[in-house]
Amino acid sequence: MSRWEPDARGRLTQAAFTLYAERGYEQTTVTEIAESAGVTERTFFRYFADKREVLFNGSAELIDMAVRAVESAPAGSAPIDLVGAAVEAAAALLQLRREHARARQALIDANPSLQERELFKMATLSAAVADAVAARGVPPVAATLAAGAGTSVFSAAFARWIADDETRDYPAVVRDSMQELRQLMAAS
Amino acid sequence: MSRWEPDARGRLTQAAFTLYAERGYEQTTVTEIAESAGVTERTFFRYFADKREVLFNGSAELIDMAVRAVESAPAGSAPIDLVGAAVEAAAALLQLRREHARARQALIDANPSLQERELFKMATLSAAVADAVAARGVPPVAATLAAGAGTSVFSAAFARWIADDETRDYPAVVRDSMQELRQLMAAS
DNA sequence: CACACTCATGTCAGCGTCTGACATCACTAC
DNA sequence: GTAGTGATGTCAGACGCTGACATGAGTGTG
Repeated sequence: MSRWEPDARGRLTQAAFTLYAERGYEQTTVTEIAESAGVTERTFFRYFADKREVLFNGSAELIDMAVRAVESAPAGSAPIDLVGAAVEAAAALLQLRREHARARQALIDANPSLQERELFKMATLSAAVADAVAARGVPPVAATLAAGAGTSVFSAAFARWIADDETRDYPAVVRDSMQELRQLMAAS
Repeated sequence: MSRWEPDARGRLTQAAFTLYAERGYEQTTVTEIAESAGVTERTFFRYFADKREVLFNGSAELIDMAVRAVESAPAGSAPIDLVGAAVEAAAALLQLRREHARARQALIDANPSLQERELFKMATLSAAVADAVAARGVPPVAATLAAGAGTSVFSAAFARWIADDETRDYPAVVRDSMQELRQLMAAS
């Protein structure tokens, strides 16, 4: 805490999004982002572990949301409902900034190395949800299976929600998709 | 097709596995791998897109296995059973070389960037299975949801199978895990 | 047999990511 | 004021990865 200009981290994030959108992720160098934010390349790497990470700032909050939803779910909830609450809460958070989410996703979809990072974040989310579910007394294996299925639904629903021309309710899409998967797994 | 020594690609793969195991993935440079295989660094990059890819040679065959299983499943199979057949076939393939799979997984577990690549391969598998399932008449959304859940189970089951001291039947672990998820999703 | 062709590989130069070590400079606390 | 703390700059360098071009063995064709 001290007294420079408006915070460097925010300026770097802003600069990165703008430049990535303008010329594409690969065509933008870290040095350019740093210059555009008025700092040096070295400073960029003090705020972000790597060039990709700047696009994944929100993931910690997303996980927090999901975990808290599990913790505050009604006593006696079934494991799958704990997971459902988690991913719906995460969906509600993303929904607050749909256009931002859409633009960001377009960048990710255009670059495999960004997709890898995104998948890693989703795996982290899944593991966090599994832990939270297990903390509520569900056996670890069951918690892992349920969390895996839930985050998988979360991702598929995200793609549908983002691709849709009209804005639908993302948590509702998640809920519907979860229900559809339930029916699929019950059949046969 | 021509006539050098035993193929360079194989020697590179072998050298990479050995060196990664000896000193760890990050502590090994591509140049060292190349030297150890009797070629230059440039040649390494002619066979593998990057330093990580050398650890993911088998993924194409794995996907082939899964897709073929979907294609050859009995007519009228439920979507979830198509997916089940796919991941059990993939499991059967990995089972042929359990110790290799275990050693390889130890490397991956020790390095986040390798985990990212693995997640990407799993996503590729999931998408391929979804396509194959959709090609059998299942609506795309349902195919995606089922494939996502199935590959998620496949991964969780893999971790259990690898962690276990005694060797169990991997396809059976997959089948059991799938069944357990079904029950979890039916509850409540 | 000479020639052209292909294809794996080597050589070389260079860009960009990321890191460690150390200096600087403002602001804070005592 | 003097020492400490924390954000930043500067510098040097390792390493991953790529494009361009050269080489040299093997293959075919006239």
